[in-house]
Amino acid sequence: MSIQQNTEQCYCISFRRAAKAVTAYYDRMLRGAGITVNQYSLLSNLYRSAPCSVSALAKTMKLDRTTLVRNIKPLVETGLLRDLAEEGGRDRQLTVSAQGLTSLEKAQKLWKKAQTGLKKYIGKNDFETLMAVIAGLDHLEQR
Amino acid sequence: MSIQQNTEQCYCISFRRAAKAVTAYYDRMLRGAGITVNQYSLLSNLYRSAPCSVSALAKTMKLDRTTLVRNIKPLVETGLLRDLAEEGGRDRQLTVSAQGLTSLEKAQKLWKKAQTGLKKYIGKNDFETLMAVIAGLDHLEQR
DNA sequence: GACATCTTGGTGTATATACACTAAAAAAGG
DNA sequence: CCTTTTTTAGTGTATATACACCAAGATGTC
Repeated sequence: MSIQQNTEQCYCISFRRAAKAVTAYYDRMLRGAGITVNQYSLLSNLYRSAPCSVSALAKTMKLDRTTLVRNIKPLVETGLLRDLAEEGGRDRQLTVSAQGLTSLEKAQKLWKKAQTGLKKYIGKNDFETLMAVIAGLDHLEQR
Repeated sequence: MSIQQNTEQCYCISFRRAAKAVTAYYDRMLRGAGITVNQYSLLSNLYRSAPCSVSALAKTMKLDRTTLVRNIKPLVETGLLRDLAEEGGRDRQLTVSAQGLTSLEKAQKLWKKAQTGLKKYIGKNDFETLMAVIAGLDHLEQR
């Protein structure tokens, strides 16, 4: 029976809301390319290391392997990704398709505008502080 | 055919990763209370405004109403929440149950440690900058 | 070469999130 | 009082995320 009512904001929820807001902003900026920022991230990461297995891409993107399995599925279905692996083999050899490349090109242009826009919105000084701090949060788990 | 390889990091993905890391940190800190930080947020928000409809709570928490419908479900099933509304009525009257209150108490103690810990980890100066900036991102959508 | 272990991919389940849509109750307008 | 509009709740579907677990191919050890 000792719940305090007047507590400060939950910083974790603030972070989640911020990520949500930034994601919505990027998704809106990328709308013309027909892909979301998450899909853009997947495509551009894959482009850099294709042909590539799911596991390898997961390491690159710091995501769980099974998360990627699900995220890749719609991209294969819509033809933006392809798997070059032979039948019967185990490792997949994922690559960006020609169609995927077209989307990626469009998206990259819009993405750059989003990057610049966000930086400008936040302001150069704060932005640098911000990015340095959130990069450091990767190691929060080890504490 | 003009994809640039050496682009900077995607700030949006950085935000998402940060939110993920902070969430994992809070969830770990709250483990002793048996609820996640998301559930803690729901419970404490509800506690402040109970009895309360789903729609009202959604406004408070700045979440989609249908998101809350799903998030509430397991909490009702495990008995942390209850619905005081009469049969046949439309508005729900959600409240934290006695069991929920126990969890909430435990969680609040641990949550405070998490809040302090995060602030300390980031450092007071940067922390204040950070929080001011991410609070301002709410209005990014309108740009 | 046979067996044990590691790697890789995938599914089941769970949480978190939101849009489109439906159902039904409540409020407003006449 | 009846009709229209608004409010409220919920489901279907979709993306994003990850843990537990399974299946099967690859590798290593003896």
